[in-house]
Amino acid sequence: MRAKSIFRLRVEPIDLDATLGCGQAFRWRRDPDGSWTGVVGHSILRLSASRGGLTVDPIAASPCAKKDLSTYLRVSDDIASVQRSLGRDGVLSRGILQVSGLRLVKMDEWECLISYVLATYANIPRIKAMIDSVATAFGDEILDGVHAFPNINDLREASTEDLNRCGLGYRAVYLRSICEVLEPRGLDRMKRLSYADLRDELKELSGVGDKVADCVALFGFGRLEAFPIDVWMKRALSRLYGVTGSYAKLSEFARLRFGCFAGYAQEYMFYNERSLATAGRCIFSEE
DNA sequence: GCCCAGGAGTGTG
DNA sequence: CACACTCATGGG
Repeated sequence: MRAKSIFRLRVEPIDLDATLGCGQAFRWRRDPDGSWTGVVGHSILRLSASRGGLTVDPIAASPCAKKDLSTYLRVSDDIASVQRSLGRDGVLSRGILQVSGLRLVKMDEWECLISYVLATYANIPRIKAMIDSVATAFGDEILDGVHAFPNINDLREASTEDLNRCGLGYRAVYLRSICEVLEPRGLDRMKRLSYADLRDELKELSGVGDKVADCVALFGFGRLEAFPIDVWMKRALSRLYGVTGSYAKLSEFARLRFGCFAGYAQEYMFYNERSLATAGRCIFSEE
């Protein structure tokens, strides 16, 4: 830990409410003043919007906090280029301009894998609770009861009783199996794989099916062509494009329609679908 | 109490 | 390939 000093991060455009509150990342909370506090690596960071980027208050910062956050928020993504590409789609074209500050996040691969295995068949508040519970039980304490996400060895050593206290339900078995089967450098090795091979290898892990594999490919490995399809996305695809069917069919549709930035298209649509459900707002036109 | 959840695994037709 | 069923549990 270094001395705490506020720093700035140049990133534009960015909308913290959309990016951190849309349900792609689970370790953030919105403060009453509109700033967001969360855990990235071994840092606790409080982010607030300021001209040209963010002001970051490192409540507890590891030496590489700024670099970690830059990676996490995908600062080097050319959002204008993404929007130009996706904007050719008649359905997305107007809506995406209204949430141009919605950025994909790039999580640690391991944290992403476990987070999305825990996320199966649970709502977002519960997912956050499960992840907090696992971090508190098994991760390094950073400061004042806030813990880093546990690494594979932390979870391997977890006792059954401690794990059962985390309220994971049947997901605990998946978590156990993954710790047992995955080689220590297994995820590092997967970084070199093509998207198709990455998906196939991830799906060999128990608790990882089509959807979780795509989430890990997108939010963990940064494969922007991945297009995770959950119940919200099925609804969105049905309503906006009139397409229904199996995962393979919807996936093929998305790949052809959105191409190499399908992941961003997915996040815009996911954001829209949930804000539609919670606030009754639809920012996309229907064909 | 009821409904549903950023599904996966397994079995069957 | 598609579908049906089960799985354990808590937030809204």
